[in-house]
Amino acid sequence: MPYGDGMSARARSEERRAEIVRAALEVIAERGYRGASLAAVAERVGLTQQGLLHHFPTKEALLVAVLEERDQWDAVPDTRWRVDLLTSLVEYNAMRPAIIQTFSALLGESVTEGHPAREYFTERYTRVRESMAAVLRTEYGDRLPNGLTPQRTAPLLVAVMDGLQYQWLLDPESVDMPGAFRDFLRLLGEGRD
Amino acid sequence: MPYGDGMSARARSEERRAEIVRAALEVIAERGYRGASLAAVAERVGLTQQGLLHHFPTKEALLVAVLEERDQWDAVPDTRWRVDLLTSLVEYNAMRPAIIQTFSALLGESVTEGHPAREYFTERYTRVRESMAAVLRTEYGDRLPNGLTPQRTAPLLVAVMDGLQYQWLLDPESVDMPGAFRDFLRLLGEGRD
DNA sequence: AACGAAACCTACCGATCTACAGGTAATCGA
DNA sequence: TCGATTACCTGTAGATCGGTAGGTTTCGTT
Repeated sequence: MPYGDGMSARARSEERRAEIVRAALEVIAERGYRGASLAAVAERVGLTQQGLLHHFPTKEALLVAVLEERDQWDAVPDTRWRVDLLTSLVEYNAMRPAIIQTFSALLGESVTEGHPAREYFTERYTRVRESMAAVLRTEYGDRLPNGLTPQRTAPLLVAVMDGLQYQWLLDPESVDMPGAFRDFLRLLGEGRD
Repeated sequence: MPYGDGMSARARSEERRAEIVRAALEVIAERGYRGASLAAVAERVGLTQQGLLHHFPTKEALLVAVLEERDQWDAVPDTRWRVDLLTSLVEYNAMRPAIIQTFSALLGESVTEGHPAREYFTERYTRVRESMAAVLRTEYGDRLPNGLTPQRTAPLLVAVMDGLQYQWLLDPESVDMPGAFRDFLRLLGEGRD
């Protein structure tokens, strides 16, 4: 029998990598990417820093795995999304501050020169804006207030989601993130039939 | 005659400090606060790292000076602001990517644990939200679309400004920051008389 | 002209960081 | 059962970091 459990070697290895990625998410939330040391991540899964490097050859490789995890995470339906599902997403996010903090910290860092997540976020935003435009079109057609088009509204929708996250992370008591987001959506729904 | 110029010792010292703060703004924009080394800032003003520490005893003291500079910067009128002045501000910002990048990077880092700018941003947002609520009330009274109050709209306004900055910094070609901001304001102006 | 302070500098310390090299024990496939 | 692979470990290199100690030059003041 392999090890004490019923896992194959390959499955165990992937399990280990997933553990490490989870730990990395936590540490990045706490200290950012630049502030996250491999040693801190390793310690959290009971490894030495060099042991961790066996699974991810460089720090950047670990970051890539973290970003891929996120891609997989919100690669949900896409166009099939509805606006009320966005509300649910924001409500769900409000219950998971650690994840939000990780990617808010990464987004902030990513605008600096040569940051390894910069390209990721740039492309992600392009994708998300298109996706949101599709959602808006599905929900409201082209009848948005003030002659706004879904194309032009999408950046606003994304900006509201991100911007609210920072305010909420810094002061959750003072900012009702889901409530504010619903307010914004109601603003869009005004000119509807 | 003191030195080659007509400055007093005190004025020269303040001039030097201002130089250093300017350099720090640049370096933080490029590498974030954690990634900004004192040596890099010092080099930019022709000092050694230890020479810089003569003017600012610790790295954190330098950061405080950077944040104070910003406070002074946007401690403009306040309630006297009008919505169209906000548009001008966004247009002005669109011409100064370095400054925006500095504070977007700092904001991102500030959500991490124990970051020296965390308290600053938390308090700043409280202040700015109140300020924006006052502006909205002055401009639109309480007649905002969908029964929204200025109090509840202010976080959205701030979120839009911040969120657009990230999208714009990452991909200025694809995001018309001032245009999008005007779109948002038009959304608010809809239910007006 | 003498004194004191400001504005630097060189030298250095201890900590921390990513990464490489190489060893070892456990495990798996043939 | 044996050879290879996996999953670690210790040791260490090489760089960089913020900060301290202490000297020296430059300058304003008296």
